[in-house]
Amino acid sequence: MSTTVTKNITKKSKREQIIEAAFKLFAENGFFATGVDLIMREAAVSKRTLYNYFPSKNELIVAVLQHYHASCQQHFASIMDFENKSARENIRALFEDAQTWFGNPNFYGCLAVNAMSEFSGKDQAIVKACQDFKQWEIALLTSITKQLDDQYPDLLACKLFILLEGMSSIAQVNKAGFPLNVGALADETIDRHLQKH
Amino acid sequence: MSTTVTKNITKKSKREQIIEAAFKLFAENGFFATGVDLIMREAAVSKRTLYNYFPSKNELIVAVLQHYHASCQQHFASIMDFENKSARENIRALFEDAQTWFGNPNFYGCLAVNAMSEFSGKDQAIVKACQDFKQWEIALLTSITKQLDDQYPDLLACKLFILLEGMSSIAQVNKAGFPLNVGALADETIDRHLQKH
DNA sequence: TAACAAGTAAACCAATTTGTTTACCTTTGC
DNA sequence: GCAAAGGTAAACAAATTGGTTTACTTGTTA
Repeated sequence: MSTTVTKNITKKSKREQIIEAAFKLFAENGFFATGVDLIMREAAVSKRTLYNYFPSKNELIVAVLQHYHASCQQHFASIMDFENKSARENIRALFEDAQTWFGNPNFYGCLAVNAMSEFSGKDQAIVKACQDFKQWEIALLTSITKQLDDQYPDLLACKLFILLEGMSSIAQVNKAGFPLNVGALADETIDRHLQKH
Repeated sequence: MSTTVTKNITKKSKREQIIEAAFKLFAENGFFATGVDLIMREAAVSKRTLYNYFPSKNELIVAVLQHYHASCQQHFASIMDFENKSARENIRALFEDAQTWFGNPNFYGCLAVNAMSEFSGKDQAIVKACQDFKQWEIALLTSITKQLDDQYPDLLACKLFILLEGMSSIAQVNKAGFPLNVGALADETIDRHLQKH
C-alpha cells in the first residue's frame, strides 16, 4: 500500500504509463486500428502487465476515456475562475483556449466523439463513458450560463455547445484554422440570445 | 457496352450493390471494424466480384465516400430552390432538413468526419475524399450567403457551417434531439451577422 | 450452338488480432 | 538476506483479417 503511494509520487505508475500511451495512439490512429502490441511497446510495458491492469482492450479504452474526461475537467478548471471572473470572461477564456487546442497539430478531434463513431451499438460501457463526458461538457457550460441573468440558461448552453463541437469537428478535418475569432463568435451568440428575451 | 446500360436501367449494378451495402455497414460499425467478408455477405456478392470492382478495401472506402458526397449533393439540390426561394428560406430549409436527418435513428454522424478519425495520417486518398466533401459543404453554404447583400459571405458561411457540424456531432453522441429549433438558430446567427456590418 | 464475359462458392494464404501461459528476473519491505 | 509481489520476454493459441486462386455456373451475343 505505502509502496504504491511513494511510487506514485516519484514516477508514473505502470497504469498511468499504459493509459497515456494508449490515449496518444487511440487519438492518433483510432481504436480498432491500434493493436495491443503497439500500445504495450509505446508504454514500454510487457503484455502480461497490461492485461494485469486491464482485463481487455475495451476496458482499457473505457479507462482511457475516463482519463480524458478527468484531464479535461482539470484543464478547464485551471483556465476558468468562477470567483474573480465574470461569466462572459470565463466563456471567452474557454473558447479561446479551445481554439488554440483545436489548432494544435496533435489534435485529432474529440476522443469521445471518435470513440462513438467506432463503438456505437457495440460496447455499452464505452458508449456510456462517451456520453458521460458530453454530459459533463454541457453541464459545465450550463453552470456558467446560469450566472448570466437570463431565463433560458440551458438553451444558451446548448447553443455554445453546438459552437464548440462544430469547431472541433471542422478542425479535425480541415486543420487550416478558422477565418474568425471564436471568442467573438461566442460573444455574438450570447448577445443575440440575451437580446431576444 | 449496351449490356451494362440496359442492366443499369432495370436493376442495381453489382457495383452499386457493393457500395450501398458497404456504406450502411461503415456508417453503422465503423471502417476498421467492418470486414470485407461482412460487406460481401450484406451485398450478396462473391468476394471475387468485390475485388473485381475494387482493388482493395481502402479503394472501396474512397468510392463509398464519393457516393456519400454525390448523394448529399443530390439531396440538398432537391430541398433547395435557388430560383424561387430567398437565401434565408434556403438556409432554413437546409437546417430543418438537417435537424430531422440528425434525429433519425439511422444517423451515425457524418461519414467523412468518421473516416477522418480512423484514417487521418494513414491513407491519403481517403483523407482527400473527406476534405473534398467538407469543401463542397462550405462552398454550398457560401454560394447561398453570397446572395445576401453582405460584405463577408465567407464568414457567415463559416458560422453556419460550425452550427451544422456541431449539431451533427452532438446528435451522434446524444441522440436525444435538441431543445431548440435549429432553423431559428440559423436565423439568429444571420441576423446578428448582418447587424454587425 | 459455341464462345465469352461475369458471376459464385469455397479453399487457401500469410499476416495480424486479442488474449494466455511459461519461465525467468528485479525490486522492496521486513 | 530473503520471501513475495510485480515485472519482463517470448512462445503460444485460436480466431480473424485482407486478399488470391481454383473450379464451376450462369446468361448473353454473334
